[in-house]
Amino acid sequence: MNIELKHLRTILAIHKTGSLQRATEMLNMTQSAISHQLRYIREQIGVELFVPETRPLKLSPEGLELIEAAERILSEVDKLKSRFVDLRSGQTGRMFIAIECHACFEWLFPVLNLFRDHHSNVDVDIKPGLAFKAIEALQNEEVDLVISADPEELAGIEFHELFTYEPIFIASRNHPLSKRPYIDAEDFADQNIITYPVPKERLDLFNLLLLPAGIEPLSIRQIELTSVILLLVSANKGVSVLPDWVLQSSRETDHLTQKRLTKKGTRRKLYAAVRRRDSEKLYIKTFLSLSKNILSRLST
Amino acid sequence: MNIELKHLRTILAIHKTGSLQRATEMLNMTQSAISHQLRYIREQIGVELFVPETRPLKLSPEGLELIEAAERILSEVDKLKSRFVDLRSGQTGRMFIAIECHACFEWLFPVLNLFRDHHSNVDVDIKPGLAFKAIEALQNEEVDLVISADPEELAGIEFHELFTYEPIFIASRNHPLSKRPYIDAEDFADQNIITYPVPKERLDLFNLLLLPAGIEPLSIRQIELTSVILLLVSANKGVSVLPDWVLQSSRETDHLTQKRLTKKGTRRKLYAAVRRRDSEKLYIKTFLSLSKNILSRLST
DNA sequence: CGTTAATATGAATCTAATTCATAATTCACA
DNA sequence: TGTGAATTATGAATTAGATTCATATTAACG
Repeated sequence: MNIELKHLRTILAIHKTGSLQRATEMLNMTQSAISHQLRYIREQIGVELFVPETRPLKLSPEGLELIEAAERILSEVDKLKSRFVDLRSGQTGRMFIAIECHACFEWLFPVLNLFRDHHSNVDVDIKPGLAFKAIEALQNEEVDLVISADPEELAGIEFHELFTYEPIFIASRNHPLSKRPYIDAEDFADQNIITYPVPKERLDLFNLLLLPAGIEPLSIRQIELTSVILLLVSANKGVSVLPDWVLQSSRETDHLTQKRLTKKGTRRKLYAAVRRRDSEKLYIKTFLSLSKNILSRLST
Repeated sequence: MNIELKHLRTILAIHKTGSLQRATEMLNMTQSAISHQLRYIREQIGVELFVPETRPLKLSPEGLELIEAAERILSEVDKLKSRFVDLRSGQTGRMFIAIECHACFEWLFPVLNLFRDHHSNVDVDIKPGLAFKAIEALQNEEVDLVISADPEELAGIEFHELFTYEPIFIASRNHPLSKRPYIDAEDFADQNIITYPVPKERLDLFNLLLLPAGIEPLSIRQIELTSVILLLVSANKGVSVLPDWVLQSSRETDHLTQKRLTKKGTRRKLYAAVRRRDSEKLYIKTFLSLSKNILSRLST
């Protein structure tokens, strides 16, 4: 027995209009086509659906059952369709985020709070634990957006620039280096450094300064929470380097000095990577635009 | 956007087998056909369903949603199909009964009680109030079975003989006619007759005797319930003619005499009319066979 | 009854699905 | 990182099946 949605629609149209003739308008087919289809359906299900030789057409009890089921099924299918229309247009969808940059939580949460106002029916989540394989996870569709500082050329992946920031050296007010106008790579050789718990290559300080200069600090201590890092630096347990926006938005910077790295200062850019296919989605665009503006919002 | 069940089945097969190649077995199509279909589906819904370039094929989040919906929809369709398989084979269905013969309740209820043991999922009902138009209602499918004593030749309708019965004259023990060996048409000329509330033509007494002989009784009193008729006859308020099975199965016949109509007695047959299309249905056959045997059950 | 409107049917046509043959990819394993 | 095996994609040819056209048949209504 082979039934297709097309057939359910035909039956429904015949029933609603009460005749094959009038059903032609609803279905945009000739009366003949409808008649042929009706015969086919009758053969398939092997049960008379309409009381024969009555006009206007009347449903048999079996036909009535079919209609009821058809309405249920078709409405389910319509729901499915409009769901996909929404998905396609970016009214709704999934936005799982991976962040390679640990400090980014500081601005990401505010962004997501704003985001939720625009797209409450987008399923947002932050996927931790795949910091290194983030871009791979993006290609796999395990994740839909990656915050990264290292854009690559990859098929099907687009990197969108979000904003530029400056990694800033921080130390306690009474730390020896607090007298300097700026900090250079060599200055770290005898320092205890406090950082996020990620590999060196993914820390701005090492990336920009220490690795190129071939300098190893005295020690490295890894701390998860930004506020704890600030606390330890204030207590002179070590020095650190954090993005400027962290320091701007934090209320725990009173006992700290902030210095540039190198005389001219250093710059880095943050990017959001998405699959090219997703980049036209409304909610992705919203996220990008909110992210680009978040720093000005944070500093006020 | 045009989606057919076929497409849902294809997607499901691809997902379940993990590759187009293996889906060929499930769908009995070539890999090429499946590939073409998959492309068509992608075009229709405009959303990537599988993560490209992965093997075994992995669903995208949107694909997962589609699969879930597809499973719901297809299982609904399967339910519908097996429902119709049942309907066709007569495992289930509707049996609305119209009775032209008023006394028939007496044997019909016991039949239906037995019937229910065999076919608990057949929707049984007795439709009153269309006594005269019963056969018409059968053609209209308002009703599925008619109990009738007057078979006709009608397209699409079959009359099945159930049993033969004898209309019997009853009167009070001390009624003058109780001395007679049998009763003739003329005997009714000065009698008060008690009958069911139906037109004369549909009463055995008139049909068989009085109308052919052109005899009018003194009066006719119409009573709904068989037991009330028996009561009134016992109380000598009039005489009546009832089918023999009514008298056999009744416990209220003590004060009555029973006489044949005419010397040789009269005979009538009862029929069950069904639409030819329905006559192969299991539950219809069960009903007919139970009805044919009900009289022997009642008399024991 | 005859007239009108609706449905059914058969053959012709046209559309779209499937297959065939083959190219392009991807995978696994050396 | 090639290389062969397996898988998927693609284009053209074929086939199946759906739709139309023309017309016969059947009901509906005065």
